[in-house]
Amino acid sequence: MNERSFIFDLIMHNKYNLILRAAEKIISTSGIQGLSMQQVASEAGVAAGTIYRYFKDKDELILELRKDVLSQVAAAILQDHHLGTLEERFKRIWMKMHNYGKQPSPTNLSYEQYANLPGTHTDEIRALEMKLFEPLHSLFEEGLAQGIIQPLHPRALYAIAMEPSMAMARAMRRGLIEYDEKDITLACDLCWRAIVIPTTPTN
Amino acid sequence: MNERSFIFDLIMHNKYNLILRAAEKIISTSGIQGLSMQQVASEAGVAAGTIYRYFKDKDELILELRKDVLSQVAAAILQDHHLGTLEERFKRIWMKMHNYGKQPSPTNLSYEQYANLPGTHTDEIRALEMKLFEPLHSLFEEGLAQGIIQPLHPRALYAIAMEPSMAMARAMRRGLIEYDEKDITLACDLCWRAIVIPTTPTN
Amino acid sequence: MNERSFIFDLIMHNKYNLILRAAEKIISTSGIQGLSMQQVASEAGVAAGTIYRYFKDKDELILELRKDVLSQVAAAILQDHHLGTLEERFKRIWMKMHNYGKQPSPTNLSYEQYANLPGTHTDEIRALEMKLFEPLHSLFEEGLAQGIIQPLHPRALYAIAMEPSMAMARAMRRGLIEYDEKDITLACDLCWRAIVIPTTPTN
Amino acid sequence: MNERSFIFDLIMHNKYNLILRAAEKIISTSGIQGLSMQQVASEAGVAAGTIYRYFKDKDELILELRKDVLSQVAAAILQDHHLGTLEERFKRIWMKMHNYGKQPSPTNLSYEQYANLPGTHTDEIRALEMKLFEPLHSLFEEGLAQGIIQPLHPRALYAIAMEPSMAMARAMRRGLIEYDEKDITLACDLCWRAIVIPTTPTN
DNA sequence: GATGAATGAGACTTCATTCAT
DNA sequence: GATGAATGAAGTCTCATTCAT
Repeated sequence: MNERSFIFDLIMHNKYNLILRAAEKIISTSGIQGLSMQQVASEAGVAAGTIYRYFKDKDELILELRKDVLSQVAAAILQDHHLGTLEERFKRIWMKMHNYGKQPSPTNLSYEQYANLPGTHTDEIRALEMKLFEPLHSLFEEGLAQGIIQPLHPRALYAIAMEPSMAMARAMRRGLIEYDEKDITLACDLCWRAIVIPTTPTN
Repeated sequence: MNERSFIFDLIMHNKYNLILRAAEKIISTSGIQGLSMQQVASEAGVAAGTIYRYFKDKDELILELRKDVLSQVAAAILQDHHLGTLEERFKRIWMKMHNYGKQPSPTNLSYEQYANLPGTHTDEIRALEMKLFEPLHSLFEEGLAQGIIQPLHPRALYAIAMEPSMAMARAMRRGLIEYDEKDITLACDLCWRAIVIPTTPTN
Repeated sequence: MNERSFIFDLIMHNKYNLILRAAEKIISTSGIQGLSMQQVASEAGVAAGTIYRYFKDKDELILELRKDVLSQVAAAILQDHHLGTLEERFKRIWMKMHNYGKQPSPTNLSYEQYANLPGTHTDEIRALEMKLFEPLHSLFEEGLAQGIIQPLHPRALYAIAMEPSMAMARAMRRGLIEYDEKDITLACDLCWRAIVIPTTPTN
Repeated sequence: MNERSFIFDLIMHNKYNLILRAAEKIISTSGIQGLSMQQVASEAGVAAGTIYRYFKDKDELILELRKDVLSQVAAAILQDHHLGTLEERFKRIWMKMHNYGKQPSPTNLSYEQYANLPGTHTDEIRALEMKLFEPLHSLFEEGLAQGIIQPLHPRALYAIAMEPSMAMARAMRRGLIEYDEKDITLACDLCWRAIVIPTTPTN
């Protein structure tokens, strides 16, 4: 943190982030369709032309926001991901993902906008996703190596054990249902048990 | 009702459907943002003004398409939903959902566009969803009544046991992964066991 | 009135008039800008295409309506115009014009729409106006011939003595003011005296 | 405030006015129905989108133009309205109104378009009208207070004594008639005498 | 004659982007 | 670097008119 990077941060990066946060807020409110550059400008408190100093065009702004949001989500979910046993690590991530997904924060709301947009699953995004969620991937790999996890590709394991966390969070956020603490704990546990190879003979 | 009026009827009804199918195709290709009325018109082979004979405005077109697509998906997934034991019924739906979700058909691709759009979860859509997927709801309710399913709200059971089916299908469709028959069967079985109360005491 | 003209009237002319009355009503409500052919059709209870059997195009419909309305207004105002002395005749027309102009009837309201439209003061309209309001013209001519009316062109006399009648009616209709019987009578009398040459020497 | 910023200001303000003048010109030529935003833009020498920087939409443009035109007309008519006796003041206004109304200027021609449009007599316009033409109102009020004007509401006095001025101007402008100086002077005098209470007993 | 579905030109308006200041 | 006025292409929607039935 020398003086140059401090000023750089303050002046240059500040404006860059101001714009990103403004875009995020608008997307979370009006959806990606409702994002206009003038709106972003006024929300960010800069002139419309200024945006083009930091982003080539609207597509780039959206792409950069997407990467930014992805990083935030990953950081929030994977915080302390390495502490404890495999089960503890899994459940911590599951719960953090759930708690994060419940919030109607701009970041979270804008995150979901990208999910099913066509033509947005570029290699760049995929590579970033891969990198950011590597700890989750490792978690499954470790379990597989230890022979305690069902023999499936990590992506399948993710689908089976993690998607429910987000799906339930979404339903709560949208007011479709109210879960209490106990329900969530049970759901989390069921998800874990779903991918774990039973130690005692069952069925 | 002579044959002529029958054909007329078909053509008539076709125009409404022609427009719906054209919109569906465009959405599946360029996304909802990329949907312009001119495009729909030319894809459907009608004049722009003609669309407005069948739909009040763009919003109504999208709403009607959404309802139409939802109905198609429900019909495809819930076909023969009532045959067999609870487990057979569950697994049939799971597999149909998976197989449907894998296809890059316009209907399926446009279906996913709606999921996370803000301001589109109207009461009307929710009511229709409720009605269309009632068999799935019943399935869980029956299981709960028989005491063989984990004591959770059907929506949570859906999240835990069904969302993985779609998530895996999505990943395959997007070329992120290739599952073989065996993987899918295992995943399906794990999902079923995840929500079933084990009969013999385990861990 | 033979049977042919009766049927002709009933079938052919009825539809013609139906359309005219529908257009009149719409114009009186939404103004000339708000007149669409589909609206006229549905108000008249005929198909859009039918209008084109009776009128070449929209312009002709408006022109014919204008002529029709002009005739109605003239007929209403000039009823019994020939009875009584010059003063009685003048005052009767003045009062009828005033009373007619006060009404918010479709005919009256649509009449006023035409007044200041550019490009609508064609020779045809002028000739019709001339013909319809000829009795009013004659009234002034007679007065001039008798030497009891100020030596001005009838059109000037009309402007001075008759326009106030319409202007006051308009103001009442628009709710700008409420006149009582006495005010109107006085105004009518002042208008008459304005164009009459005083018999006794005044200032 | 150097000269440069002064010129800038002029140009700036000019753009708003440029658009207003362009709209005025088109309305005077093709009528309010013939007013398209594209036309206004090209007449004003700006891009279509530019209009929307100055006016929210077409309605606002028309409303602002209307207010602008009303102000111009009032200013032209009421210039020096306070000089001289009551009669001189009245006759000056009458003549100015007449002379103004005769001109086929864009302002004057567009002014008349508004008169009988439905739904355009909003409170805002009425209040402005009231304010702008207050001197005329005062003129009548003074006459009434002095007991030399017929006991009628100022609006009625306006209708009787002023409308003829405009009506005659309109007829001249439209080429319906040619008045000479003498006719106009007589008409003006007759209008004045029409609302004045005769000092010597007549008929 | 009558219908009304279909057409497509053209209206209004938005908005990504540029550029002179 | 920053501004924001200006641009103009492109979008949504209306409506006069036609024509097969």
